[in-house]
Amino acid sequence: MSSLTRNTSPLLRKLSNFSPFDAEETAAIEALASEPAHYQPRELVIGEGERPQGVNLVLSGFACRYKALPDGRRQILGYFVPGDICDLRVFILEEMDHSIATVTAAEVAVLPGEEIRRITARFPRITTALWWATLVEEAISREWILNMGRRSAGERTAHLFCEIYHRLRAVDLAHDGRFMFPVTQPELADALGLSVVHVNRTLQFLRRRGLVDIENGEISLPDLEALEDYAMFNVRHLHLREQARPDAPAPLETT
Amino acid sequence: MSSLTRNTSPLLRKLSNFSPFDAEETAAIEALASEPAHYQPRELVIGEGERPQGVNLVLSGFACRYKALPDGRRQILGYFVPGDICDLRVFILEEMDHSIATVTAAEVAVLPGEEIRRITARFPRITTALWWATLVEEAISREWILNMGRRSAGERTAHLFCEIYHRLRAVDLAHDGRFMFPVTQPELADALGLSVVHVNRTLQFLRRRGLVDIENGEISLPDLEALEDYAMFNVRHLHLREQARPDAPAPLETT
DNA sequence: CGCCCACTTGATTAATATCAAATACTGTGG
DNA sequence: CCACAGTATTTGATATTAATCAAGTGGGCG
Repeated sequence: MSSLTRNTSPLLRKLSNFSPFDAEETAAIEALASEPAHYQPRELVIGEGERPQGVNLVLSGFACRYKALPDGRRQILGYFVPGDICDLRVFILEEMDHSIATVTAAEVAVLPGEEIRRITARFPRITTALWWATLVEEAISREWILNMGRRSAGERTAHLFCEIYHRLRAVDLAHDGRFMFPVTQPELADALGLSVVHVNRTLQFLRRRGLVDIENGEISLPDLEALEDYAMFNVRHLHLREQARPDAPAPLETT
Repeated sequence: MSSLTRNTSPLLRKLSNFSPFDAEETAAIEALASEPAHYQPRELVIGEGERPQGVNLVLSGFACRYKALPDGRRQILGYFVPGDICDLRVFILEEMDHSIATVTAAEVAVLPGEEIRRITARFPRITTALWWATLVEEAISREWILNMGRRSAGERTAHLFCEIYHRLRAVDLAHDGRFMFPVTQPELADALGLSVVHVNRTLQFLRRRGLVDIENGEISLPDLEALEDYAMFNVRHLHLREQARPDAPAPLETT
């Protein structure tokens, strides 16, 4: 385990994109990340129909929500990156209407509802930041609907890479148009609502245009501006405040 | 049906699908619906980029969220029916990342953030019910992603009608497979991510199969079970508890 | 070695968009 | 009341996008 990434919890890094925190708040946020469970790649975290236990917080690695139709068609509904919380209030519902699974090896902390209640009762600023994170996730879902409904395969693929890049950058896991995101083409197909064959051809198209390069699980976006332009990507839907973030401050390595 | 339901606010009827309320809570919920603004069909309620002022509550008529791409393509992201709240916490964000507009003539109450804060501070059960409503809306968004990504034009169209039917039924605005929903085909196209021509043909296909009939803004679903089957619609994603329905189990406890 | 995947390519088919045009319907001004 | 303009609905023809089918390559791993 890299001690560097564990020093600051990705949740804290993420929420800092909304507001600054004092020492006590910082400690409270970091305390949430205790005792993570370790998952293998493609392991189920919680399945559709199950009763939600607590709130899942991704500390490292990638996970996703997905839903399957009775005939086997599958759709990924969104990705979780380190620092993401899977449904702050989900324990209100009696059962999950979709599944959550890891994409890569991942560490996921499960926060009991009680702990959420305790921290929100005590720290209004943290509460607001958690709501902000929820609102951003909803905004991302909406963007996915626009993606699937009105963007072409190429635009849609490009848009996904832009989204992941900016989200990872917000937790210091992407720099200079590059980030680790070891996703397979069959998975991309399920995320983009395309067939595997068409994903393959779309990636070739983007590569030929010099917009995207994928090597050993690392995605490079050599000309981010051109890519965002092509995808009609608008970073404002992520509602980052960019308060102190020229380009990547710290010395961090992923696990 | 009863004069009782006719008098109550659609918000109360909707939230009653989650939990029962005592007299004081009932009064508090109904008080929210004061002083609605009256909108014409297709009128903008709030536009992308604007700063949210308060929380919009739809009392009558239909509205929708939508988003447009720079080149003019448009996608409807979801519908609001009477009783729906447009973003409980939206005032946390500095600007809207999408627009909200009416579909039909509508009454919309604007609740200042302060009023939400007051009611949630005082009535925990109402607070939980409002969170529930938010979670259901997120679940609907996810279902839309699945819709656009993995359902065919026919299935997608059928699924939308099932969704609206069940949501309207939860506020007593649909009965016996019929409901008023005066939506045009160009609008349906923007909601379903299809071209107008294809929507037209898809509707003809559903009509020929005896699954859907549309007349003067009233939609009939003559064989709901067959339609749900065809659309692979699963009502559980709406998380209704059916507590006051004839053949339904008793309401569950709220924590 | 032998599988199981992921990745890739080519050929074909199916789904859906686009283009064009005719027919209704709705509200408005005269 | 009519004429008109602007939409909405419908149909046919064609083009484009993406899915499906089929097959081969290559890597990782028991």
